[in-house]
Amino acid sequence: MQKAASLKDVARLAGVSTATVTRVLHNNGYVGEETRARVTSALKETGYQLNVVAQSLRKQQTRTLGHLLNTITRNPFFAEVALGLEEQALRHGCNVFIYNVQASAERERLGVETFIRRRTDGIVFTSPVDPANVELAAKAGIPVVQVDWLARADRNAVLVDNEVGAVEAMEHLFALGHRRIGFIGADPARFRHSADARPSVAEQRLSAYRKSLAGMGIAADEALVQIRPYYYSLDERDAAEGHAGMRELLALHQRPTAVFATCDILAAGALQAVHDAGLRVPDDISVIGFDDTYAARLSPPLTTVALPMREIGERAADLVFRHMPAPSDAATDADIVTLPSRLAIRASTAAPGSP
Amino acid sequence: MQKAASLKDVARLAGVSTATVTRVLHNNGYVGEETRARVTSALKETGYQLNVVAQSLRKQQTRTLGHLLNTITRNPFFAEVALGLEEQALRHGCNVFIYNVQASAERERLGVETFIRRRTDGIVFTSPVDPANVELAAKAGIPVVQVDWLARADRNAVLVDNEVGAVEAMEHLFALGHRRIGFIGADPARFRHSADARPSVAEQRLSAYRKSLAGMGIAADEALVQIRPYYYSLDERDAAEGHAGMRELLALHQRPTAVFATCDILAAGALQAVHDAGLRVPDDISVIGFDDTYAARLSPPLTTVALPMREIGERAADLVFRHMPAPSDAATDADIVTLPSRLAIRASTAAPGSP
DNA sequence: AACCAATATGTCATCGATGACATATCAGCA
DNA sequence: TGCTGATATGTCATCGATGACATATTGGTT
Repeated sequence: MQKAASLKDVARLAGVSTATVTRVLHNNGYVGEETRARVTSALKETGYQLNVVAQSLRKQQTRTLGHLLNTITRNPFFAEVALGLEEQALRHGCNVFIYNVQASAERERLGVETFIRRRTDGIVFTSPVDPANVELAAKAGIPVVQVDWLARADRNAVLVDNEVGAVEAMEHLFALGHRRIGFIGADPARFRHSADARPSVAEQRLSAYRKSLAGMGIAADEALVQIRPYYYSLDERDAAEGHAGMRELLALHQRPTAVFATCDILAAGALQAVHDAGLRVPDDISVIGFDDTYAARLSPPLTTVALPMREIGERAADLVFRHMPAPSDAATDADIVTLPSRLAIRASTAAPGSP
Repeated sequence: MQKAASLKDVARLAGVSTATVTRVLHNNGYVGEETRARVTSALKETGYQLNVVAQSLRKQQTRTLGHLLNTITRNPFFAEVALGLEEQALRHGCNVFIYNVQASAERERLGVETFIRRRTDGIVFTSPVDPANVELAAKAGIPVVQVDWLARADRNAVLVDNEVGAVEAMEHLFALGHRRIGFIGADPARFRHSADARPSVAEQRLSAYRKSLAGMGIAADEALVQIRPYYYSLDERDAAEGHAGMRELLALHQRPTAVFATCDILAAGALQAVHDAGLRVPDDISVIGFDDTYAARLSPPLTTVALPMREIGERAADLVFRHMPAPSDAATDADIVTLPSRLAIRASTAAPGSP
């Protein structure tokens, strides 16, 4: 179609200046009754749509957020985060650029540079790959928010307390009467960014498992701890790891009565292993997962530590906006929001040795 | 941080005009050896990053795509499409605005208007809600591509041949020896946009089921057809529908030896129902799904009609770019790409009555 | 010597919206 | 009458990058 009408076109048609059209558009300043009518009808006639690009240039504000998404890890989790972020941004009149980073620090850097060039009003890192990229964005004066993990405490972040969530899961099992509890989780070392970095999600969940046992005065039994190589590729590979982990646990001369898996996919694989062994969940063994991705909601609905994924995205957007007007590079006033998880008790857990 | 450096700043620092800096930046036109060096170092010193907003205004091209995403329906499917679209757009130097529409025609319209105002170079509708919104975008002269469904044949689209996929699934079951085959699917009427609209995905799959049976000379038995109310809410509700559908089928005095479910979530619920009935898949009954979302890859890996989700997104991007330079409103040269599905044979299907 | 092409660099209008500022009209009031 | 403030509208520089165009300066060619 022909190029869109500009303010000037509308002004010409209405026989006024562009300033008057702007005033009508934004409903500010003085405009005469009759003039307003003429402009309004000219707007309608031309099908005028504001050119946001020009507006952004002039206002030095794009009403745009950049979302760097580490797609490889924890896909469905992050899709929900992205949705929450987008919805909340929309409520603030902003649109979101999405950029999938595929676990590559290099791609992440390219993404940051892209967003700097596009002058996004903020950048959200969902599961940042390399903290240096976060600094890069911050140095450009763009408000930055991290989701799911952060390296430095002086940066904005929306987190979940994995320790509390894991402890609650364990306490649920304790309350049911379980004392011999297995663990299936990812290798924490694989996701360690640097020696001095804060503990990874995998580390947090594992250490909460250990602390919970200790808190109950239960002796640690490393045979019950299945650390598996893969993590959140989310296809059959991961399920297979959960499966293999459970197989090992079931093969112990004294097998656990319950298993805590650190993500739903691992748990799903574990369920299958139980089934394959001719045993039943939760009658013979209880299984608890983490995240509450909808993988948890199929087949036998999984008891799991549910994370408020949508809300995480929303809070991330809020943080960006709170830091937008005066982008603080001042290392002091970082906002760190920690959202609670919620134990979703479903059909995969029960008291040990029940019918 | 201080505002970013502009071309003018760089030019001043290097002691040249802005035109020269542009030439160095884009490596075109003549620039002296020594001047180039001075400009290059000035660029480095200022940490200059091109202002894409200004560039877009000047070039009348934003290198931006808008992606309208019908999140409610078929979530994981569309997340993959979005990823493919984003990746391909990136290869063309474009970034993607994402806009979740939540099955609301009104929100979809707002999305289109947003993209028009942002002057995106193209718009992709993944599962359009209201064809009128597609027309709205097209009328604004923006290249439009539809994914997964289209109302008018004179528009660009990337589709999957659901009929062929469903027929292949049925033929797989026939080849295994099944003759009594149940169907669990969504209610086609729920997704009918208008009386004269092209058949919905649900309709296509159901009619392929019927045609396949007829082609084999098998009499239709409506007791075997379970039309369920929900579709792709993708949580336990949908799984529950698959579960209920399978329960009905198992309760028949002569139960089917195989069941074709029109999406993996329904199939997952169906699997659970088989399990709950004390039967085994595939020994007692075969189950086949559709889509190959990773729901299909858990528990007992599901035989399913796999859709090339990532590639669908990539082809959608390609279509946008093919139609970008001369946005054709001419109703004639629409590109409709139909991608093949692939039958992924896994553990949920076998010959009837096998051990 | 005159001229041409290649090389090198600067000037400036333009994309479209915005808002500070200037200008103009009019009613009400001292 | 002259002044003030409210109302109404126009002018224009600006945001930053771009590229058409103009202007120099070369080193060769006839």
